[in-house]
Amino acid sequence: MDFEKIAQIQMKLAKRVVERPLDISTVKTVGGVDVSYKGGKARAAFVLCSFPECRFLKFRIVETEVTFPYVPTFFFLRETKPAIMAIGREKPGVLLVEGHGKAHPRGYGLASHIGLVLNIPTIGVAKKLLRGSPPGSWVKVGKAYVSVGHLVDLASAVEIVKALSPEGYPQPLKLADKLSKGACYGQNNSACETC
DNA sequence: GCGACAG
DNA sequence: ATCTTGTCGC
Repeated sequence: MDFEKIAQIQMKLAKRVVERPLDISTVKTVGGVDVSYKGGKARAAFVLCSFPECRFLKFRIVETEVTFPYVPTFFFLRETKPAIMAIGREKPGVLLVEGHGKAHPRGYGLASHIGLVLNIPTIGVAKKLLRGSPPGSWVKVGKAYVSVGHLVDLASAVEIVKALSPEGYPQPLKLADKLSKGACYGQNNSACETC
């Protein structure tokens, strides 16, 4: 795999990322996507919730063959496909992605890529900072490092994540994480009642 | 070669 | 992320 080449592509695509305010009052739904691994299989979970109430609306789980190893700063190569398959044709007002957006050495992480590919507002949310992230490209909200994915600006992203993090981490991602790891999601599962 | 950084 | 018990630290 030619990482040099891919790095150049990331830098090129980063220029296409649109950073602008997102009018929160127009956001009616928020999505969250996360991926877990088990025995060579990637299991992606997408959840859709109302905004700002954060009521659980629906979810989708998909399993795919792992096609790429985890390589820091090239994370999007590994999770883009399973994540997009789980999202399906859903068009949330804004999508939270488990991984960085502009808080990336080349300003182009998984969150930015998914936003660009689907042409929807995305926000990068991660638990750890990536070495080499541009100063000022992120803001810590609770335990999460928030950055611009696509079609939002940092202030809007922070406002949205704050509204969804009563426990230090955005609820939609907590739920997507549980579901991707195989949590029971039967009809009376409390985890699905609300985000 | 070592270091080590989203998940 | 995932493998996994108890243990050190704030």
